[in-house]
Amino acid sequence: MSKAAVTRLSILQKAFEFIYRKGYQATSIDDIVATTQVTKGAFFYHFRNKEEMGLAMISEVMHPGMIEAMIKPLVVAEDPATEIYAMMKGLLQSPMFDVRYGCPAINLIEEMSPLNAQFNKALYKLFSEWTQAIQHVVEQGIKTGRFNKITDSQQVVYFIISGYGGIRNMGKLLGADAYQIYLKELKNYLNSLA
Amino acid sequence: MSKAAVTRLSILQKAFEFIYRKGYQATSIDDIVATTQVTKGAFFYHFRNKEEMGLAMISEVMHPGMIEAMIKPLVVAEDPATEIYAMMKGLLQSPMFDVRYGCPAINLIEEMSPLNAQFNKALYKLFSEWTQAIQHVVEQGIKTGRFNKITDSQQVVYFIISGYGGIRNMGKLLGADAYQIYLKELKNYLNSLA
DNA sequence: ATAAAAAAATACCAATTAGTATGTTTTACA
DNA sequence: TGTAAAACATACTAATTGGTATTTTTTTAT
Repeated sequence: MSKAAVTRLSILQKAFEFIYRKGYQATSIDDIVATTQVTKGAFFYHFRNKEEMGLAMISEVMHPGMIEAMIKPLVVAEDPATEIYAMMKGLLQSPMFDVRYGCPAINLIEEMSPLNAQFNKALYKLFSEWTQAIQHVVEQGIKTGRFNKITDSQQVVYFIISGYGGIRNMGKLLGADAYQIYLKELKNYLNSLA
Repeated sequence: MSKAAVTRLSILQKAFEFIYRKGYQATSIDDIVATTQVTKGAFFYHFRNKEEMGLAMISEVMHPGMIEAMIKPLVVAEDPATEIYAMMKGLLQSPMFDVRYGCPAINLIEEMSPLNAQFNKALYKLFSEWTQAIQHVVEQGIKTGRFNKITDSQQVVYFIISGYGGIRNMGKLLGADAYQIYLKELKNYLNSLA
């Protein structure tokens, strides 16, 4: 990787850290510059403006991270309920995220998707990939007869994902115990689909 | 109501509108002042600083609104599943909120609870009231035998609330149809508890 | 080794931001 | 009716903000 590419990636990674904790709007270019070995000139050499940097952060940092933490763990296995539960448990217990700050993707959807069409589009793309991955597992479960009570896979998928987004927020107020309590009921719910 | 109280309330109501749409951090005092008949001097007469105004907005505007929309509709009735479902449906279909901007309380928990201990505390208080109101209904359902499959009411309450918070976020990307799909599965879930 | 392009560094700009100091107007009370 | 306090209005401040213009350094290619 060239030195310029290293510079660009370090900007994006530091931007990710700030945006994850304090939000995109409250993260300044000076914040990023002050905590890297980068200058403003270099920043604006790589990115036309702050918005372009934000979109690059979504596609170049958040997206690969999501693939790794939220999609790859979903393989079509014998028992889809166990599959989905394990993915959620792994996500919620991952040391990559801090209970106080929740989930970076969920945070950014909340903050920016109403305010910026490009952000909305980029986050929709991310979100759809995760939705489709879960839907694939759910539909395999229906096919194999393991989920014999499901009549509409999309409802189940939305229900599962909405629970995840919400419990991340609740964790900010209630702490990680809320995750454990949620996971117990998620398990009950998934088992009720069989 | 005195003229000064009217001034104070108009600041808080306009602040609520801005914070609901663009977030607390991105809402400036000048935003509020420019869209009311208030001056900066008046603003700082009523509030020591921006933070104090934000906390007042939570307790004096958000809190009564939440009582009205999220707690009052929950009365202990014959069928708690129908009760909770009707409250959620009413909330999600309320014209008070815009699908693009989600739920003001959920938004503010996401944005500010990690960043400011006073906000965290105020939002925790709001959140606890709603949690307790739902828990009351769920526990009545257990007592009357309507919810005979529930072994832990807190799990169910957290599961329901997390779903709400998450679907509000999903609505920002997917639109109001996502709410309908979610509500269908919520009904299935509530019925599975009986 | 050299020259050109890429990649950065520096200095600066105008607008915005939360907040302050001081003055004026309105309200309340005797 | 007059006075004092409350409630506002105005002007200003220092710091921050996204971004620009220009210069310098580094890298790459010949």
